[in-house]
Amino acid sequence: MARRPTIKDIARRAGVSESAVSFALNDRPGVSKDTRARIRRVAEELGWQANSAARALSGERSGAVGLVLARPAHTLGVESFFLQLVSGIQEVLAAARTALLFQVVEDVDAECAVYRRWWAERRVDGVLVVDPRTRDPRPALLAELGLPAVTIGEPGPPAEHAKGPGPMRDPGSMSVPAPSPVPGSSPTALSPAPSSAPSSAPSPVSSVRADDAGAMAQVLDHLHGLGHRRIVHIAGLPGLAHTVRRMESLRVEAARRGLDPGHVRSVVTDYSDAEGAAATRRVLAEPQAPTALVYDNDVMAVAGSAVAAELGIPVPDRLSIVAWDDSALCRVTHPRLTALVRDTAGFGRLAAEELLSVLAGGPPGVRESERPRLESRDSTAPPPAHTDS
Amino acid sequence: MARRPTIKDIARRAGVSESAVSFALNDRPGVSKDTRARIRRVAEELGWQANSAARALSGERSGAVGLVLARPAHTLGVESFFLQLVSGIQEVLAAARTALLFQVVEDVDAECAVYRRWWAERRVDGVLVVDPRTRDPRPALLAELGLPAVTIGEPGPPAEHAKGPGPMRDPGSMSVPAPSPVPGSSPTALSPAPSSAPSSAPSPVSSVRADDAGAMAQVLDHLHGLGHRRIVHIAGLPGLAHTVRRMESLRVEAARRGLDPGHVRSVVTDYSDAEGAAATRRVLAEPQAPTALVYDNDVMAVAGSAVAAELGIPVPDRLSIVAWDDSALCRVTHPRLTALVRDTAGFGRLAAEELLSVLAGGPPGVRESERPRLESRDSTAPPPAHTDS
DNA sequence: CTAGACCGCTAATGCGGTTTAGCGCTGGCA
DNA sequence: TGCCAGCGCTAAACCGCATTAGCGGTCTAG
Repeated sequence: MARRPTIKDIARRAGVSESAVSFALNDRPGVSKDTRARIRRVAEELGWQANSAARALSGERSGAVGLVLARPAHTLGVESFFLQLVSGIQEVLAAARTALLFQVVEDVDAECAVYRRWWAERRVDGVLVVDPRTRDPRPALLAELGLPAVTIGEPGPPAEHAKGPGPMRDPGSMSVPAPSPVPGSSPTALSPAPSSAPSSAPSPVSSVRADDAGAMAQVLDHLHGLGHRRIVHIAGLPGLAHTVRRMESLRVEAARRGLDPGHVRSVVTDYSDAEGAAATRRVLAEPQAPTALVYDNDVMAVAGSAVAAELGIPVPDRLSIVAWDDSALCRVTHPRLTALVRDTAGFGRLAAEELLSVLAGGPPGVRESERPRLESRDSTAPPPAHTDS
Repeated sequence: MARRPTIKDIARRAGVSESAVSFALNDRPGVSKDTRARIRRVAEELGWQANSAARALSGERSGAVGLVLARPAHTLGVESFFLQLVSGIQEVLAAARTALLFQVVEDVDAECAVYRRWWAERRVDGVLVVDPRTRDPRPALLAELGLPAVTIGEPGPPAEHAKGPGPMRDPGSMSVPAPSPVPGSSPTALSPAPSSAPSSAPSPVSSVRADDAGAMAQVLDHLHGLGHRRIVHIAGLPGLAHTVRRMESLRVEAARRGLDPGHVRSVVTDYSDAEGAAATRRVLAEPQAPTALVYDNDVMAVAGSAVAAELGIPVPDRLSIVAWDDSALCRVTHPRLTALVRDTAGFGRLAAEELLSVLAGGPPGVRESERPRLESRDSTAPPPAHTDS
């Protein structure tokens, strides 16, 4: 069991002072070129790596960032989303020699407690915040603590999205959804009151946004183009910001196409296969059942597909199904599900880059992820002819 | 942005020295009862938490453990296994105020590099090692570094398992599979050469074991009891220790029941839905196709089920399917899949407890997880009558 | 020719804890 | 009465690194 070398060992072997070693290894001025080279070589020989605790103690940098996942245990199921996301995040962090602290907790309160603890213990330099919510207590807390953060998956631009370019920076904007009114959508019973944090001070929280509105428009283009006029969106948790945004977008897109708001609507679930199946059963039993279902995740889509099979409703002949988020799941079921494909790992990379940039002193900013792409497979087709619009 | 209080602040407010504060807050003797109480109260008021870097620097404890997941990006798919495992791990770690460093890398070499770095940087006090392999370089490395470790998912007792009790400790044994010969199984072309690390020195590596042999026996009990005589095991990665163990167990159990080794066998895959589907297609096209398939994970089982549907082979009437590891997946497909249910979170808890125990100075040990339970659903039934045994 | 800037380096200090040595005091015992 | 043990506490050293002040020497500008 080898003893770990310190700069003192290096200093001794190189015949210089410890400070010289520190300068040399941190690319600081104060040592000549060849002394630097010599010190470097010795450090290499000894296999020296900085003790992260010591560095954190003096340098005020822990070299780690945190990610908390607040999900009730039974909900963290089959989704591939998180591992993909984390995998993308790591790719960027590893290159910057930054560690990732990961924690799974039950709810947002516990999540906030973790942030407080990490902050007090100086464990992390910043955090990545997932699952932005309506009335989200986290940005305020993080701002109060002065803990740099990047929120991941903030809803993107409103429904009347510009058909503009993809990734861009917009350093001026805020992490909490700006109170820009969405045309044609008034606050409804479904969506909780908008966040009352219209502060305009430069927030330490930047974000990576997903173009949920654009994606929903795409889905509707597809289904409407096929002839569907009765569409139900089996949404996820109503407390999540992107759920609300998707529901809003559905309304806007339906209105734009003159569709009956009674026939194009959302129902909310908790993302679980159980609720996805139950919701499917419910809407399919209605007198004027929808001819197309849009599911907010892959698990529910598959569950819904199984319900249809069980009820003897052929997909896609009498029912079309779209899954929001692709995964192996969508490809292995029969029929293969039409799905909204996102580059989740890329999303993670973007978030990690933004966080590192903020940690390096850059201005907090907003990055847009690429627009998702609708991959048409075997679960969508024109609605049955005898169905009136 | 609040300043974080230090013990100096506490000392000042409580009118004592910093050392007294340290003693008081760490339950060390050297302070009177009421001084201790006073200090505690002040610390509480100030919301003090120890700076983890400072503590690590003097105490030689970082208060964090690591977990590396070595999976090529495309493989980390839909499995719920890891999030469940991590969730269980966290439950225990959080209670002990220990952080978890998590990293996803491409392969085992990168994993070893991460261990080396963590060790050199003193980032972690110990690590949890998943996916034990045949010829696994990791235990040796960790032993060399002196980094305490617990391997998760080491194969349990050999096929002639005692029907004994569940969890137990066996402090003497090793993390690498002991070279105990499995009766009736000779090294085959399929299984790589057994690990050549029969060292008997007390290793710093303890482990949590899964009773793969017992589980396989159960699966065979079920299928054989239903009348199946041609069974193919669609296994996972052949480099993983538990894959080898399952394949061995299958042979042993087949032999015990006098089944033809040509008709009861394993084929290996990479766990992906694609290879699972391909393997299914291949074995079902053979002249004497199997009447039952056992899949090493849920994703492949679902993929296989879809292939059967596509080929017009009704499940379970003409083909039975068993999934190793249950998840929402197995319950949402149609028909619902018979699956081997494991308490994955409990598995994680066990591992975390073992690691904490080792870190606290306890002897390295081996813990057995509960025997998995076979949950019989709609995908298994007697084989078609006209099939000869 | 000298004052000051700059170079290359060392000594010393601090980060926020833990830990050891040692101090003054009290109490029990010979 | 004197001595020592033990209690409750403080001072100081230390962990491994970063950083600042400062030193002797050379180079340049005035």
